[in-house]
Amino acid sequence: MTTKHLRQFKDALKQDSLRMTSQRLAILDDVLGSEEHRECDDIYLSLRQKKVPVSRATIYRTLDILEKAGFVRKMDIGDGRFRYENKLAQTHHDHMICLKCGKIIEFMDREIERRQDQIASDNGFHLVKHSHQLYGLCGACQDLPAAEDQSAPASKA
Amino acid sequence: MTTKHLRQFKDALKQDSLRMTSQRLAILDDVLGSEEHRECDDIYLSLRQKKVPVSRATIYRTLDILEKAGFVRKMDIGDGRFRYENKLAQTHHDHMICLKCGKIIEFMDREIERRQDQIASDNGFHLVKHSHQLYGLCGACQDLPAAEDQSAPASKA
DNA sequence: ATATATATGAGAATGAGACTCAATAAGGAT
DNA sequence: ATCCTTATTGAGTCTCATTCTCATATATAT
Ligand SMILES: [Mn+2]
Ligand SMILES: [Mn+2]
Ligand SMILES: [Zn+2]
Ligand SMILES: [Zn+2]
Repeated sequence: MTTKHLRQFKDALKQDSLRMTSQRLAILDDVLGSEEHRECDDIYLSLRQKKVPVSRATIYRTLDILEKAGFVRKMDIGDGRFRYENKLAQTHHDHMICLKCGKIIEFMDREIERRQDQIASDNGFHLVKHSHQLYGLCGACQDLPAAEDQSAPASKA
Repeated sequence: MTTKHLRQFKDALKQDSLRMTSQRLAILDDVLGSEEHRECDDIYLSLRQKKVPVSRATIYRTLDILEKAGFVRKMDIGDGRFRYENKLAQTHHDHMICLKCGKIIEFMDREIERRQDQIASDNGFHLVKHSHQLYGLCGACQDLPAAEDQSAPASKA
């Protein structure tokens, strides 16, 4: 985590009369140190391993703050648990998810983005965000005859 | 509900050694009689009003059957409750949802659909389905100064 | 250092949806 | 029409991610 990001976080907190705490700092640091799509418990376990005393409630609360401040992106891949990803490390993209092994491939298509804006505009909507996921079977999982899963599959649409 | 749809349902049931019951028939009829995006409880209340004795468990179970048989589409608009829509009445489309009043506008863009296929293909994925929602403020809700909600807003991405 | 508002965490609450299992009902066979 | 096997139903229980409660702890302004 850079000094710039720290300053940015402190400013965001002050903006809302929120206080800097060791937990919030540790959560920000942990989140910025990963490029994965992690759920609350991934972050919780990572912090505990680092001997950071923190509760799930605080992680959820802090992730909300980080989302509002633009540090993380909260995403619903349809399996009932939210995933959070470092938003500073990457530009905007959407996700393609393997229904069998959970593998995630990121994609970005300027034309799709453009058309989303157009559709909103055509309908008088002020677009705030979008959620776009492609679900299927990755190359590896297509080959397996009728084999076992490796990870948490996404089951909902 | 047409005789054709009834036949289609009976066939689908027989295919899986499932039986026709008054509840299943009532649920199919109710679902085919609406073009809205309804959650389990909407259907539950609609059926109770018609004096159909049915439980939520049966509605969930039957909607799963109807989804597999292609009668309904199950969709996750990100607020924690699934919506179900009559799939026979419409061709494929995706949804734009007002974050304030819950209004849903349907859209379909051939180019977006085409590009989704291309992205999957480029990455060796066998595409099974996609989930694509645009979130924002509808025209009416943009005008309201800072007013009250009307319906259940979608809060998650 | 004090005052005061905010933050934390343990545990309880929430809520959609899935599951259990005893009682009920379909429907093929006769 | 009746039997018999197997599927279905529903009341209630359970799950599990996330949110809430509230007493205690801590950050920050002065
Ligand atoms: Mn990503
Ligand atoms: Mn629709
Ligand atoms: Zn896979
Ligand atoms: Zn609206």
